[in-house]
Amino acid sequence: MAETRWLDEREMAAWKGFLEATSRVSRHLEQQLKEDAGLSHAQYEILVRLSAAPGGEVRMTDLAHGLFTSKSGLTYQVSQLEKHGLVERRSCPTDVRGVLAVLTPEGRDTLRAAAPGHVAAVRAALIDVLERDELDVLAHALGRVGARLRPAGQDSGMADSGGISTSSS
Amino acid sequence: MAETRWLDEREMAAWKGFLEATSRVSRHLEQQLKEDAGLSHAQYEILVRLSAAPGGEVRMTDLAHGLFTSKSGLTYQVSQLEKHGLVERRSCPTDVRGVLAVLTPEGRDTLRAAAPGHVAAVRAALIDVLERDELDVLAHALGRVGARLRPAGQDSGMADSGGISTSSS
DNA sequence: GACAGGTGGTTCAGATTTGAAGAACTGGGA
DNA sequence: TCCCAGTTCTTCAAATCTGAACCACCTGTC
Repeated sequence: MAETRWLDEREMAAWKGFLEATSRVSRHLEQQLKEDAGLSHAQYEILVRLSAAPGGEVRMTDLAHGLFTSKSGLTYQVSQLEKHGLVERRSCPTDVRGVLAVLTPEGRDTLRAAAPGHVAAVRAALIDVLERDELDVLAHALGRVGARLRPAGQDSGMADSGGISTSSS
Repeated sequence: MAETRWLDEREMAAWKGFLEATSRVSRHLEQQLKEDAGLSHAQYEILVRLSAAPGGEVRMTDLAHGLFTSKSGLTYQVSQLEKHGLVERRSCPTDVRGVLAVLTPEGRDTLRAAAPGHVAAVRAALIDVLERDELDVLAHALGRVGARLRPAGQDSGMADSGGISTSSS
């Protein structure tokens, strides 16, 4: 094994900054969503993906890609959403095994209600804290970082999940 | 309530990049540590903090600051470490309520053994993917982001946790 | 058509996390 | 001294997450 290349001061600063920002932002948004909308971040993301899809329906598998939980985790979260009436399960017409998650009207309403507060929180926690050029560097650099760790042959899943949380509705 | 300021394209790219990089890196490192050293990232961080402290001992409370888990989470993780003989609990001499977590020799060995692989993984996943200037921008920008969400009157807890994982031993 | 191998989702047990509640104690003022 | 508010840490139940095991099903091949 080669000699270990330890982190120098600047590298360490970047790593620690990343670690701290990461956990604080995630915890902060998790709480904001829970308080304001009764949703976990994972659930919010599911709703966003569904709302962006034509018909408001997406195969479980497609949902799992790009959504950063395990398959069983997704099953669990969708069940929770179903229990609250925000999503329905429907069997896939082209593949009997398949299951479609379908956004209900209540789900769409919930998302519509939650989105403004969430976007505001994202701005306050991250976006509006950054300068314009920092924002771009961050987007490029972290984009590369994320892409490299992406399972082979998998689309970003982030490419166009725009929907309610992105552009003006 | 003011009109919602939705995210424009560049802002959205930054946010999504952040989200994806965040979860992929964290998941990746979690697995690397688990496989190579049988530690969770949280446990690794605890060991690092202890190894950097004089005497290898730190109050639970001090450990909790800067470590991004709840108090009960810390109790749980320290119990796990104790069960594996990497850490001992000792009561604090200056405050009967207090508990000191103390690094055992086995704990120090475990950390020493785990550190090179972990640093290599951090490099491969994040640090070596970034250009020099991106690294600095990221450190400054995310440093600011993390600091803003820091509970009032709390030191970074990241300031000097150097120890084994930082500089050349 | 029948088979082998891969896919899609769920279920399960076990690990982890969280906030709330509790038990024990400190510290400073009346 | 006594009391009260605040601190420290643990315990508890409930929620969540994970990987492995599992069943049902699709698909390409012979």
